[in-house]
Amino acid sequence: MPWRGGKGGPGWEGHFRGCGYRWTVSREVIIEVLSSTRHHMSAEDIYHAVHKDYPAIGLTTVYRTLDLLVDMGLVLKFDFGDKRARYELAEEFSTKEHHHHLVCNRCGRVIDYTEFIDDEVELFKKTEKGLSKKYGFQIKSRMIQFSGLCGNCNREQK
Amino acid sequence: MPWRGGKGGPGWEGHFRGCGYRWTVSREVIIEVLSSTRHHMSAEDIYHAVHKDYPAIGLTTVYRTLDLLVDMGLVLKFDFGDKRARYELAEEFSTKEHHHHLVCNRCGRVIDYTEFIDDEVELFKKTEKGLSKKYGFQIKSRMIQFSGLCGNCNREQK
DNA sequence: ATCCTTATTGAAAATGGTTTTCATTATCAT
DNA sequence: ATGATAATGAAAACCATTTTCAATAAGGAT
Repeated sequence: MPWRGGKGGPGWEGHFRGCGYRWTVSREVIIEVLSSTRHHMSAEDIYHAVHKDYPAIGLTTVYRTLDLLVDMGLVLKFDFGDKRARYELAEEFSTKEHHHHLVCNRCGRVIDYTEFIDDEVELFKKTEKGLSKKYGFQIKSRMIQFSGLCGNCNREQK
Repeated sequence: MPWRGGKGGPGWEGHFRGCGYRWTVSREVIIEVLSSTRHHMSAEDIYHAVHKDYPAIGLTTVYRTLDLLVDMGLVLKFDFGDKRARYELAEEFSTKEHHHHLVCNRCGRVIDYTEFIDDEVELFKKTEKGLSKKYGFQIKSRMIQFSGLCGNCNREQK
């Protein structure tokens, strides 16, 4: 079943209402920004993007909306080691390819990789089933992250 | 080759010297604390543990030492969603079993799981080789993290 | 449509883990 | 021992994120 991001349908709005939250312009706009980028964004990135067309929407609202989205499992929150969190639509709600992150600890570069994903998806499925059974956990999100030195930084490091 | 944590040998001290750093009492003590716990600790946890026997060692030094250890790949830094980072010896330098983390977004509980590790180790090895070849990355650490709701929080959530 | 309850919001202030600064001390090659 | 300089502690600064609080907007009931 394809994901319907549009208004009115069982999409984003339905998720909010289903959890007892109201559907507001701010929320719609913030989701619109997240939907239309191919990059992980910080709260401030999102705030700036939103601000162009909706200057009345404040940074606080961006943070609050992101918190809700993360809680509902619609958005993933990442920590790449600089001090600001990055956000991405969860795979099920995104048009972006399934991927994980490769982070350079020196320069901060982040590569989205999509290789070797098939085996990984299968492993996740199996692990997830086992873990939720054993620990009674309801798993909402999963992440793999490699870090080290990217090509450039590796070379400079005499 | 087993890891020699002891003084003098090619262990911790050797790592520091090899990177051009000095070997100090603070560093030795902080590593001692990390080595003797089975839990991921925050900088402040470590500070308190260290403080009992070495009240002269300050929190700043703990942070600085942890940064070095993370940079050298000897320690892993985790973000479990509360706002403080947690630290653990990297697997190669720890007596603790290979494991990953299962984080409850509601109550913050973290479960270390060791199931399904064999397939995962193999997948990591393969992925890592492919990625470092394709992107020129030197990978220093790898993490998998699941999050969602633990058994208790799941139940309370009517 | 109009009320009314209450969730949502923006601006400003507060928070608090982590970093910086800087003067002092410890390490270690010579 | 000596000197160069890396490491350290205390206090101050930093800054992403949260909290506060009064004003506004959503949406069910009327």
